[in-house]
Amino acid sequence: MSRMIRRRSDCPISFSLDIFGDKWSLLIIRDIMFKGKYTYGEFAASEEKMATNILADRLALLEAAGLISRSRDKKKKTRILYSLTKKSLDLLPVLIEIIRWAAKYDKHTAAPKEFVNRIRKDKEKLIEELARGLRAGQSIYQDS
Amino acid sequence: MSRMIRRRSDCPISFSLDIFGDKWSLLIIRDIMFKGKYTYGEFAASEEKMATNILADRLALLEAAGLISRSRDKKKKTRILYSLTKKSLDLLPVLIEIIRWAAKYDKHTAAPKEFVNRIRKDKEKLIEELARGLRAGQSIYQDS
DNA sequence: AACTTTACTTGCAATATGCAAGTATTAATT
DNA sequence: AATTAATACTTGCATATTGCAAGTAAAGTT
Repeated sequence: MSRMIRRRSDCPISFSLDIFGDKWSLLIIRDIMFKGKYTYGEFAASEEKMATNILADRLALLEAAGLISRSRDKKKKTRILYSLTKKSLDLLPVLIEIIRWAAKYDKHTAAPKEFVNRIRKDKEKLIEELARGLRAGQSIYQDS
Repeated sequence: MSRMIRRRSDCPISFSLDIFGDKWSLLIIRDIMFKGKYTYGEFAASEEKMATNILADRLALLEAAGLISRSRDKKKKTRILYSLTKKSLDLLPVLIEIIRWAAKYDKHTAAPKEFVNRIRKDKEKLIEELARGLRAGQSIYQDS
């Protein structure tokens, strides 16, 4: 079973870290948001290679925190589909700023130059546009 | 001794989590950036109460990652001063977006309303202004 | 009926965390 | 000069989390 979240303080940074302050949770959000992945198998196959027990644990925690929702595929009933919620869609600006930061400081970054340039040049419009797409159920396909 | 960082992939999100993907590192950055703290003792006294061995470990990791720098106090030579680097100052937009997100979703958030409103209304200007202050060695004093 | 696909669960060793107490260095006090 | 205080860590040990490899369960396919 998955551990409980312990609320450490009312600080907004602390609150956020209580939820996604680990090495894996945001990668799941990334996979759905930027890579169009939505199944357990696809998450498990990501290049960071998370162990399946950890994956199951994080999916349960993220669901409990209201960041993802589970649904069963209508056609293939053995398949579970994970999707983002409003709460996690609202993390888009956080992820965009993280991408910008990493692109600046990681010389081997896989963040596409064109995308990073768009962040720098008109972030507001970019986020608005991406958010619209995400709400419509698309995801932001990226090489990274 | 502090563990090594293992690079899991070239993804910018993964790169960032490799550095600060845990429950404590960003709280140290927060303490310096938003609360004007700069000593080991002050970090240890934060309300989230991090264990001192973990604190020492994280300070070493953050220093190794280039996010903080250590210096000895000229006057009290027993005192070590931790400060932010350009690399961690550039995390300001990330932290600002995290604060905005948490303020939206945590009903008991301690994030000051006025501050969150400023984020919403003119984030760019706010960040610019805060960044200028931070570069000048001030910190952003907040109740949270 | 056997095989495959998909989503997990389990057992166990290795690692990290949390807690309480201890050490080391310099500064201040008596 | 000796004692106490302040500050930054370190250490030992119990508990919790992670990582790895293998196993189970339910539905779908052949």
